Amino acid sequence: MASIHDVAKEAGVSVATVSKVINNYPDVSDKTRKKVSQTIKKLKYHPNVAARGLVKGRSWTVGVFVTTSFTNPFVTELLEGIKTALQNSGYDLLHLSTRFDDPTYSFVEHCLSRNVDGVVGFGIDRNDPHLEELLDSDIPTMLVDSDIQGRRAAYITTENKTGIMQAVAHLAELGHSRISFVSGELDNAVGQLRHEGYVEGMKSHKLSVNPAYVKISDYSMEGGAQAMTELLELEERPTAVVCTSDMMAIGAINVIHRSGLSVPEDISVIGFDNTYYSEIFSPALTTVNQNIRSIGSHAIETLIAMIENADFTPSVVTEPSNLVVRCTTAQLRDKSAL
Amino acid sequence: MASIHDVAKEAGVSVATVSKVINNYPDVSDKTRKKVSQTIKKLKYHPNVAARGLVKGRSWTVGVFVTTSFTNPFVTELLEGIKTALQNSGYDLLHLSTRFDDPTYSFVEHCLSRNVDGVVGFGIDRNDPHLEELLDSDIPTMLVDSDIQGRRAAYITTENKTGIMQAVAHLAELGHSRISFVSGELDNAVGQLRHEGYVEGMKSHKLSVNPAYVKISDYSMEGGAQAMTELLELEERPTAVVCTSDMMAIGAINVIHRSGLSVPEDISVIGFDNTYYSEIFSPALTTVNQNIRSIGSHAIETLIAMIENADFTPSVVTEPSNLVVRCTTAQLRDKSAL
DNA sequence: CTGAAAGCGCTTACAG
DNA sequence: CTGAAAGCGCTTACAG
Repeated sequence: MASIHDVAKEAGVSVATVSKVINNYPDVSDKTRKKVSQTIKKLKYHPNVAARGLVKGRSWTVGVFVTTSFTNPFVTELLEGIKTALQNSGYDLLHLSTRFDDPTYSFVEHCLSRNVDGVVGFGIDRNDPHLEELLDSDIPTMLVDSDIQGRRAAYITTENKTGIMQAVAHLAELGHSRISFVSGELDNAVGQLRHEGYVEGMKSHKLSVNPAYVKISDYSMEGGAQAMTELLELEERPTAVVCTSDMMAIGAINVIHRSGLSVPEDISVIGFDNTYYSEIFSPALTTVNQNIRSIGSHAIETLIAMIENADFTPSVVTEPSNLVVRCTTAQLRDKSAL
Repeated sequence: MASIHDVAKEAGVSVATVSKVINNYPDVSDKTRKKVSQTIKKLKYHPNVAARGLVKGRSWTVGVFVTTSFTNPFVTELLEGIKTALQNSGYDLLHLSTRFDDPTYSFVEHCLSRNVDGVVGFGIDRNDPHLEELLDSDIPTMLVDSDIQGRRAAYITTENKTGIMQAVAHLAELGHSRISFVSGELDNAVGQLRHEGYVEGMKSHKLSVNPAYVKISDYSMEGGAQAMTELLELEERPTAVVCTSDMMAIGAINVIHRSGLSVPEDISVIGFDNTYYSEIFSPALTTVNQNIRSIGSHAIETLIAMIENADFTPSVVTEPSNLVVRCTTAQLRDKSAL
């Protein structure tokens, strides 16, 4: 690779001048600028980003730490949004590899030694010590779905509460009263808000919350299957289930089908996320849509704004959610049929 | 961030000595080594990778260029394999963002200015000018599914031909003779080999290839749906379809169902890839399994070997494939029923 | 408008 | 065993 020196020599100017034309400084004569530009083209010169970063203290890089599987559809959609926003931004996405062989491994130190300009995080437990360290580090950070803010950190999330309320309302309008809530952990903002949405939704339709109908599991298919298995063992099983992820809903539906019951005839099921799977799955899922790609894009846009303006303190952004009715919910059947 | 100078001053040694202990050089006395190590811990010092890279001419970074959507299940599984192999390797994955606003954008120049140590590529058209440039650049490159080699480039793929042959054999054994082949483009190695597998598979079962049964489309659900629509319009429609991706198979099945026919009763369908979708989809897909994650991991391992040994010329690796029989294939029905 | 020089945080011969 | 110095490829005051 040609270096700035090669260009300078070839063009008969100093490296300082070359640097100025690269960076579009105004104090260069048109003639020199033209000469240098031509030489750059001729030599196929491209600035070494690491060298530039070394002096500027930057890397034009955004760090991300994918702790879950890439096959997780939420992650996948989020990355797609991130990718889109990164396009033309001048930043590249650095996917930081964990080092499990090192017990002292620190995500933040990794970011620091890589000199990333910002970090986008998701799926991080709010008690994760890495998170606290990150917040302390003053590296600009955008969190997805974690209700945590810092001097240089903000977050973005979905209207979780109203999303679930819409789901409950839909079921109530279909005549259901024995509505179950199958959720991921409740010890974080997302879990809490969705649970609140469930409780309030039930209340506003004068429906009572049966504690046996609230099942906490994890967001996977297996989690949904496990919860559903337990629900089916109940004396009086629910006629409708609100799940907090599409994968959980799919897991639940599989269990229902395997038990000889059908969806939505016997039990209505609602998912959450509106990932690609929810449409492909058959029956197509009724689900709460969240604009995951927008969340990803917005997170990056905000992060870049934070990076480029040290005084910028972003406010929390909440993307709207809405219910998408497809084929897994139906009118409650005649009670005698139960 | 503390720099090497801070550590040197604090420990009362020269930066050269600090560098030596960081890099585990032997010519440092135990005493100094201990002293320096302690200071490093105390100051939470971590070497700046960009600075080190500048002098070493490396970046400990592998570049990747995701041109398709992250939601593509093949890509997703591949990245998961890549991620796994990168763990503990000391390399991070740099996801290069394209710059569509710049018509002169060059992937290779992007790699060069980022100084990536190697590139893993997939889904690249063999005629893509970027690819040629990449091969010329001498940046170590591992391609997935592109049968292209270079001084510093190799590829890894699946046993495509035998995979399809197994699929055809399975259908033939079920009594099918009107077997269709729905594929992505044939102008690349993968497409060609799969097509060969189809033709040979048919021949070895004494079945004739009906040109009207060969449909070329793209690997998406829409592609499969489009091809299937055309097949259903045929006077004598096929009784079985081999698709070259799971998504195509899903698209095809949806069309079959919508037309009032059923899978596998009326038409058997086989997919390719054995992605997560194929299990979740209902009916669960009979499909040709390829070890996508292994391919991803293997690609990285080979790439790192190439990076760290300039003389290493890897041979082509072909991962085995095998048919996974699930619910979308069945015995041919009585001919009179057609 | 142009360029010499210092410096970003490292590594590496080389001298001692 | 230790360290001074040059250099990796850039940018940025600063002087002219």
